[in-house]
Amino acid sequence: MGRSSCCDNAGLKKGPWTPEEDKKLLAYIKEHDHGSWHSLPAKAGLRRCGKSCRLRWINYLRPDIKRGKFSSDEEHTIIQLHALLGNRWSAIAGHLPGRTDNEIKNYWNTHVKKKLAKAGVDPITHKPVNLAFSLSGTHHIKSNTNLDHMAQWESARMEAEARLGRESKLSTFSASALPQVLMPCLDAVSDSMFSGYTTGFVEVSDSTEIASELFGDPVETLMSSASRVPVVPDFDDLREEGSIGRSTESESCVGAGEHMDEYSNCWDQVLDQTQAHLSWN
DNA sequence: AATATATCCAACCGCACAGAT
DNA sequence: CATCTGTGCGGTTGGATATAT
Repeated sequence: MGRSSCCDNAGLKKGPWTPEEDKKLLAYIKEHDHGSWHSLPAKAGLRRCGKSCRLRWINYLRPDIKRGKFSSDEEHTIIQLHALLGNRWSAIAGHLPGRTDNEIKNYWNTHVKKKLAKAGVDPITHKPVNLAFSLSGTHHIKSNTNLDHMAQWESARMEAEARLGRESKLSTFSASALPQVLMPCLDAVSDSMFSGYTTGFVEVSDSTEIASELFGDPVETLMSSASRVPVVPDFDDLREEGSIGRSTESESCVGAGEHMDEYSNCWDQVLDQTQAHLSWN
């Protein structure tokens, strides 16, 4: 289609935000919620494009943003989730409360990559560099297959979350909606997941074992981070904040309200099964 | 003290996708 | 079905700051 950048319009400001602009944006969102980002700048009296406002809010002004250095625990989580999900920064950020995808991406590129390289681990494949070269072709392929399975599984999980969110919006909180919507997704996920394990996944390659010893268990990380930070934010909190109805997939799930515990339990069960079928250590 | 180089990170850019028309 | 619009995501850039020479 080839449309021009939204910031190309004459008169729109680019570059660093001033404290005054921040104030205007904050004040507007506090009073009206952001609504349509496209129309927000005009309403808020900002000479910025909507995209720029959205980015500023998400990465800097949002009240729940955690500032400061990443803890070793967070770093550990990032490494494991990156092994699982690759460069899907928003998905990784979903498991780290108060951290933005941009922040995690920056941290990865400036710190973690170097650390891994220094430790002799390829930051892309998460395999020890020396072993990656010495392994036979068969092992190499199996290892990649392992990661592929994990990524596929996570994709399926996220799709299920998104689907649940969409369905629950339509279901007007019907008490029976959640299991009906969710379980077919889970069945599909479980089937594809465990069929994968019985073929290639159970035979964990040497390199994967070593990487696992170095950086822990990605599935465990997913589980523990999920327990620390519910994938679905607390319904009552969001209602009080007035943030219900925003557009992110996980937040859209809040429509199911009181069924979220049940929803989380379903995922916990799947994750438990996953854990039971894996022998990472 | 002056300059060069490295590092960090906020912000921009372009693309893809979903929903609306 | 095609097109348009708004949003979100990941990759990249460039200015500010820190460190080395």
